[in-house]
Amino acid sequence: MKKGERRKLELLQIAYRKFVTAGYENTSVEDIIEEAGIAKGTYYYYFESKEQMLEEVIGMMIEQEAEAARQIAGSLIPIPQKIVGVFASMRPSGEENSIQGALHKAENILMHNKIRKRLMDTIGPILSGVVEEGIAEGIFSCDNIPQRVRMLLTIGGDLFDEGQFTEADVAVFIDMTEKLLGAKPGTMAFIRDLIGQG
Amino acid sequence: MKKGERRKLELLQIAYRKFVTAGYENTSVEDIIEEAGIAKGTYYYYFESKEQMLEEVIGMMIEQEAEAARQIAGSLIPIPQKIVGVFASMRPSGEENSIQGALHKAENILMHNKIRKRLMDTIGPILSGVVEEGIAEGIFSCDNIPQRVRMLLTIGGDLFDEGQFTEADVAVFIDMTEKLLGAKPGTMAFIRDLIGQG
Amino acid sequence: MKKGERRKLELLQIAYRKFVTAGYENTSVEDIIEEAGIAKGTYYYYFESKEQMLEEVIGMMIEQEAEAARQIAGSLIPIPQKIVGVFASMRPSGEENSIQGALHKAENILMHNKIRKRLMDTIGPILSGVVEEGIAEGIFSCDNIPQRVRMLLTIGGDLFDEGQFTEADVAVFIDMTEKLLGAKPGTMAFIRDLIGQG
Amino acid sequence: MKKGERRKLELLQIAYRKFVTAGYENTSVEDIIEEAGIAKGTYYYYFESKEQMLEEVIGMMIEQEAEAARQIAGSLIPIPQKIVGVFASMRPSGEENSIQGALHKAENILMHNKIRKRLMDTIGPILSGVVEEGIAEGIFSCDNIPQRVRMLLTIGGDLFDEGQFTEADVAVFIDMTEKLLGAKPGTMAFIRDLIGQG
DNA sequence: GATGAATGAGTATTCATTCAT
DNA sequence: GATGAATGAATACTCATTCAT
Repeated sequence: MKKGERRKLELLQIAYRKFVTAGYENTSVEDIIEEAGIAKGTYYYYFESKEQMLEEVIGMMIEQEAEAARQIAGSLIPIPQKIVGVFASMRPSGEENSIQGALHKAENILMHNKIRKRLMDTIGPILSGVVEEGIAEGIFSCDNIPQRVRMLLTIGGDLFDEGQFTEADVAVFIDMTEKLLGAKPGTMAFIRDLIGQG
Repeated sequence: MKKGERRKLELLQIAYRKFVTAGYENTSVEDIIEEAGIAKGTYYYYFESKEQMLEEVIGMMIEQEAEAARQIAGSLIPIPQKIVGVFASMRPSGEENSIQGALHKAENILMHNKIRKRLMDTIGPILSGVVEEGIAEGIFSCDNIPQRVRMLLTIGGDLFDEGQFTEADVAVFIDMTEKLLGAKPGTMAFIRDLIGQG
Repeated sequence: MKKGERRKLELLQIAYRKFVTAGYENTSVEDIIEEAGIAKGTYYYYFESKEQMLEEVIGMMIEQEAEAARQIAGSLIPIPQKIVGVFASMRPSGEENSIQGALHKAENILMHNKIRKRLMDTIGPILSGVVEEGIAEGIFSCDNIPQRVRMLLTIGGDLFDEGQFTEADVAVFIDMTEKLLGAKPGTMAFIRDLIGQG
Repeated sequence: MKKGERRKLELLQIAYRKFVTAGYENTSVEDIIEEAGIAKGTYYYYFESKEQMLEEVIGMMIEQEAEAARQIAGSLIPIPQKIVGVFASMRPSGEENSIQGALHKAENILMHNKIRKRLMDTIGPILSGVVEEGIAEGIFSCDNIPQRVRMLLTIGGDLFDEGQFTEADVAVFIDMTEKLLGAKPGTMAFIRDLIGQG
C-alpha cells in the first residue's frame, strides 16, 4: 500500500467514525481534517467532495460486511444457520455496538438509508444463493426467491437494526421466515436461542 | 374557523406541497412565505420554528390518512377488502401522486421517516382491529397480531411506497399476507386484480 | 388610583423584576405581556416604547430610594450616621438582594448605568445637604462639597454595589471619607461595625 | 509578520474604529467586512465570533496602554509625575480624541465596561508599583496600597474619561490623591497646570 | 380601554469548495 | 503531495412596533 493510499484509508476511517457518531450532516469537513491533522487542500486532494467521500465510506463498510456474509455462505455449516449468519454479518459487532445505536438517531437517516439500499443489493444475492442451496437440499421450497429474500431483509432490518425487539417479534419473525421460504415448522426455531440480548 | 386559523391552514398546505416536492431541508422559510405572500414575522407568529411546522404538517397528513383508514375499517365491506383498503388509505391519492414520487428522493428521507413512524402508530391499531375481526369471523387465524401487522405494514411500505414493484413482488406479498395472518390460500388473491398500474 | 393607573403600575413592577433579573435587552415585550396576561396592543396603549418604559421603571426605583434617603436626611440621628444611612438607602433591601447581584451581570450594564447616573443626581444633593449640616455643626470641614460627595458616591457605588469587598476596602473607604470631608479621624469608624456581611 | 497575521491586524483595527465610533452592538459583521473588502467567510476564518473579536480588539487596546504605562513607570521622572503619567497613558491620544467621546455614548457601555475592568487589572499593579516606590522614597505614606490605587483609578476614570470636569473637580482630585497616598499637601499640585483643556 | 394579527428590517454564523503557491 | 487563505451563497430566527377592529 502506497503512502497516499494509507492516508486515504485513515481519512475514511476517521470519517466513518464521525459520520456514524454525529451523523453525516453534522460532521463538517473541518471536523475531519482537524482530527486527521491535515489541511483543507489535502482533503480535496483525496476526495472530490464530501458526498463522494460518504459513498466511499459506505462502500468500505458494505464490503466488509459482504465479505463476512460470503464467508458464511461458503462455509460448511447447516443451511438454516447460514441464513442467520448472513443476517448477523450485517450487524455491527463488538465495540461498534454503541455506534449502531447512533446510526438510528434522526440525524443519520440519510446515511442509514444509503447503507440499507446498498446492503440489499450486496447481501441480497448472497442470501438468495443460500436459499437456492436450501431448496436443492430440500429444506426450503419456494419460488420468486429474490422477492422473498428482499422481504426477509426488509423485516430483519426493521426489527433488528433498531436493537429493540421483543420475544413476540422474534417468534413472528421465525414463523414468517419458515413460511416465506417454505420450510418445515421448527426449521428456524433455533434462532430463538441465539438471540438473548434483545 | 377564525381568521388566524385559516391562514395557518393555508401555510400548512403550502408547506406540505413544498416539503414533499423539494424536500424539507431544501425548502426555506423564505420559499414558503414568498408563496404565501406574507412577512417573515407572520410566519413566526404562527409557527415556533420550521421544525415545529414540519411536525404540524405531518400531523395533518397523518390525521387525514387515519380518518380514511377508520372509515374503511368501520364500513361493511368484506374483511380482506378492508385490509387492502386500509393499506390504500396510506397512499396519497390523485394529484398527489407526483408528490409521492418525490417523497422518496434522497432529500426527503427525514420527512419520510417521520411519517413512516407515525403512520405505524396510527394505522397499526386500526389494522389490528380489522385482523381481530377477521379472526372472529374465522377468516384469519393467528397470534401476536400487532407484530404481524407491523411486518405487513413494513413490507407494504417498502414495496408500494416506492411505486416500483413487479408482479412477482405482488404475488409474494399476497402469499406472505395470507400465511402471516393464517388465511386460506386465495383469500387475498383479489389484490392482484386491484393493482394494475405498478 | 384609577383602573388604568393600577394596570400601568403592575406592568412597571413586572418589567422591573424582569429587567433586573434577565437584563433589559434580554427581556422582550412579549415576556412582559405574557406574564401580565395582556395583549401587545394593550402594552403600547400604556407605553410609547420599550425604552420609554425603562425610563419609567428606573424613575420608579429612584423615587423610592430618594424618598428613603430624604427621610434619613431629615431625621434626628447623628450626622455621620445620616451619611451612612443615605448610602444604605441606595442599596436594594431584603428580598431584592438576589436582584442586586443580577444588576451587575454583563447584560445589565445599560440599566445599571442609567440608574447610576440618575442616582447621582438625586442622592447627590441630599447627601450634600447632610455634609453641609455636618459643617455647620463643626463635624466636617471642607469646600467643594458637591465634588466631594460625587467622589464618595462613585467609590461607594464601585465598592458596595458589587457586593464584594474586603476589610481593607472598608478601612480605606473610612479613611478616605474622613479625609475627604475633613472629619476627625475615627468619626466614621463605626461603619466598620455596620458592615458584617460583605 | 505573515500574510494572515497582517490581515487579521487590519481587521482588528477596522473593527476597533467602528466599535468605538458606532458602538459594538451597532456595528454589524457586514459593516466590517465591507470596509475591509473581504468575504464573510474570510472574517470567520480569522475570528470565531463577533464577540471573540471584541475581546481581541480590547486586548489590543489594553496592551498598548499598559505598555505606555510601563514605560512611564520605568522612566527616571519624579514619582508624582509618574503617577500622573500612568493615568495619562490610559487616555486615548491625538486623533482618537473624537473616539473617546464616543466611548461614552450609551451604545458603548458594554465595551466601555469591559475595557474599564481590564484596565484596572493591568494598570492597577503598575500604579501600585509606583506608589511603593514613592513610599520607599518617603514621598508617600500609606498602607493598603492596592485598595487605594483602585479608588484612585475609579475616581480618575469617572472624572477624566467623560472628558467633562471642572476646576473644582481637579482641585478635589488633587486633594484626595495627596491624602489617599499620605503625601504632603502640594505634592500633586502640579497636576492643575497639566490639565488645561478640560 | 383592549385586542392580536401582521410587519420587515436586521444579523450572526456555517461550510463545502477553490486555487495560487 | 500538501498547504491554508479566501470565498460567498444560504438560512433560521428575533422583536419592537403598528393599526384596523
